[in-house]
Amino acid sequence: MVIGKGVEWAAHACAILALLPPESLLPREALAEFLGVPPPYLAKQLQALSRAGIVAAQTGVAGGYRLARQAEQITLWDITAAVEGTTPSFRCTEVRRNGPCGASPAECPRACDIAAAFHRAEAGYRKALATVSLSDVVAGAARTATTDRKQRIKAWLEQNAARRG
Amino acid sequence: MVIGKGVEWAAHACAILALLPPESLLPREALAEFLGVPPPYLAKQLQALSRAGIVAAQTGVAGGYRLARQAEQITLWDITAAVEGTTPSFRCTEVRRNGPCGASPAECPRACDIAAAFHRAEAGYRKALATVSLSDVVAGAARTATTDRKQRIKAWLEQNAARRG
DNA sequence: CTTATTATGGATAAAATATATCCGCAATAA
DNA sequence: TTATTGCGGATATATTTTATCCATAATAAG
Repeated sequence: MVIGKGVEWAAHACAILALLPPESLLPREALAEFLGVPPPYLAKQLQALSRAGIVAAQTGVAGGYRLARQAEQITLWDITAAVEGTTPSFRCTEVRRNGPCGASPAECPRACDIAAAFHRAEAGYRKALATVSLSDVVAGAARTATTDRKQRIKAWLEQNAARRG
Repeated sequence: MVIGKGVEWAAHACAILALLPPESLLPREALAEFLGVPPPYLAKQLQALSRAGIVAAQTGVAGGYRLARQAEQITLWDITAAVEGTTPSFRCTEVRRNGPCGASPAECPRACDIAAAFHRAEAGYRKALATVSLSDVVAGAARTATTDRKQRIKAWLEQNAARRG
């Protein structure tokens, strides 16, 4: 069971956007440089976040990305769902129906107990991610980072962010 | 995020082995036929289950597989871990360390809050699976299945199981 | 002891998915 | 009007999953 790297990148990208002063935008090139990830691939995740209404994009000269709503209102599950989709990780192929003793469709009104258990477990997983907001992440990072690093990040953001017209 | 089909197959295979009378063995060919899945690939999962000590294998003429311990003592997490491994689904690539404001190793003594949140969520996922035993699954299936189907399965097992020498 | 049967482990092939890149188009500010 | 920036689609590459095969070891039965 593997989560795509895009989720990690998207989460970190959102965490950076959360540091941005309001009314400011950060272009994807700058974002990719900051994160040290391949720009065109990050673009994919940003588009997904944009479609999901998590970030807002502005085209044009001084364009870029910003959070579409407050950091408190964005959870890690929102980001994961936007980038990875919401298809269940456990794919039930209805093994019950196969083979010499296969059950008829009528005998399978609901998911078997195996599939049900995996689905319950995944529901919990999603719920756990949904309890962590972007503001939690940012607060945690602020607590951990050295003053020096925070300063450097702030300076870099001021250098690379564009003001929204 | 996707779980391999092997987990589903392995779980159903174990559920069948749990129905087997004690001192009986079921060869993999029969198991694959019963489940309606490709025999050589199922063999892979059975080997993994065998290495993990979940099923016991016996080579030779009247050989085959049986559960290595009681169904109460085998959980869906045991099976998943045996087949898929225990590598965390969230792969932290330490994005913090990248780019113009990258943190030094010394500034990253522990996992960032994003990685930590995903790891917590996954720990819950595993725990949820660990609360479901094979005997729960078998009991659930027994409750759902028609008497006719249960009869057919019993007959088929008697037909295809070998007695252990 | 010989033979038939069955699991093991490694090598390999095919298919699917994740990762990465590119380009033409639309939108927008200056 | 022009330069910049995101959007969406098409495409290439790498990795993983899925599937198969074979030589070997183990074992029961004749």
